[in-house]
Amino acid sequence: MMMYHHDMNRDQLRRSALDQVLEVALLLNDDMAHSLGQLGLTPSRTHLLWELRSSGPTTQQALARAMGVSPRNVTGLVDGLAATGFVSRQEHPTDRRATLVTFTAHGEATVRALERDHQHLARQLFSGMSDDRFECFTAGLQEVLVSLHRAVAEHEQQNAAVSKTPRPAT
Amino acid sequence: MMMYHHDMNRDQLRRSALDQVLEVALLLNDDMAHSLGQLGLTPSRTHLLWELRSSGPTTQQALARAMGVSPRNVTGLVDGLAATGFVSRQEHPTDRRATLVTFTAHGEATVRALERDHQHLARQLFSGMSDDRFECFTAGLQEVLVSLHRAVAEHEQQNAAVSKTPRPAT
DNA sequence: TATTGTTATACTCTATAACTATA
DNA sequence: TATAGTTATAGAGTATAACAATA
Repeated sequence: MMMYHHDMNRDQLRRSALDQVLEVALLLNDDMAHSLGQLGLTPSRTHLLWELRSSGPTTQQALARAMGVSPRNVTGLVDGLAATGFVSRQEHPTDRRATLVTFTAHGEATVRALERDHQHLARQLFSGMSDDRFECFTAGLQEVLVSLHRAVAEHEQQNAAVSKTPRPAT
Repeated sequence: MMMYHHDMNRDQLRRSALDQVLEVALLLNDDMAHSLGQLGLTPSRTHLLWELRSSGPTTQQALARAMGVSPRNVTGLVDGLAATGFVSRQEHPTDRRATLVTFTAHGEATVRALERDHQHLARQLFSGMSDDRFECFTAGLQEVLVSLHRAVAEHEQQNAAVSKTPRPAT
């Protein structure tokens, strides 16, 4: 993989852009975790609530698939959310093995609060930006998203191919 | 807080921009966690290695402060990193209470691999972008970073003020 | 036989509080 | 008396495997 001299500066700029993206991700995570804490929620439990908001009452299996997480993990998350009054387990009308996870009134009110927080944060981040800048920023973001999806797909290919490579010092 | 009609569309655009940022953060997290796993590392342990790379051999107290994490937590992270051969505990030359966390040869080689991975990811994300787009994207990113820092600061103020507000349904 | 959810077990990350050894 | 690090304890998130009830 050849590299020309004038690419050195570009690489530096790219690394520092990646660092900025990572800093945004970190700050956003911390800030959201903090806001959620004030609602009595954690990021993972909120993820489940957010899925439930899209899907309506659902089985735990479906939640596990949608969240990309093990069924065992969903059991724990629902346990916590039920204990703190955000959701409840209902009988499935036709399958007696399954449970339907459903919002309580408090859960629904909380989801509306999450939506308000989301809107508020979006304004905090972007309302100071000029229209031109905002447009170009989101266009760049879209490109990054596409590249990222491609990078993830490549990694998954490598995984399948190199799954018997010796792991270092476990 | 009044809102004019034409602001509705802007708010939608802002929410969806925030969603894009959050998706980037999520994908980046997953992708990096996966790459780190192949090196025998976790994100938290890597954070410690990255601090150590900047600081050189350091006490656990200093690491705890730099990472914004409890000293107890650093004990566990160093335990794990030492057990897997990335760092070792050395006697502090003048303070017999303290230990100096230092890289092993394997740890140093791993940090160099991390640097290569970082560069590779930066290229994957940004090398397909036009110069104009890249410049404007990073400028927008910088603005977002400033807004985020301000938002976090505001939250921390509120915390100090409203620390005795009743928490909902713990 | 296959699926749904739980129990059993284990590991990582995180925190606070109590304790030991040293300053 | 204060600091550095550990042990004790606890809770969240994650996983796999075994198991019970049901399809």
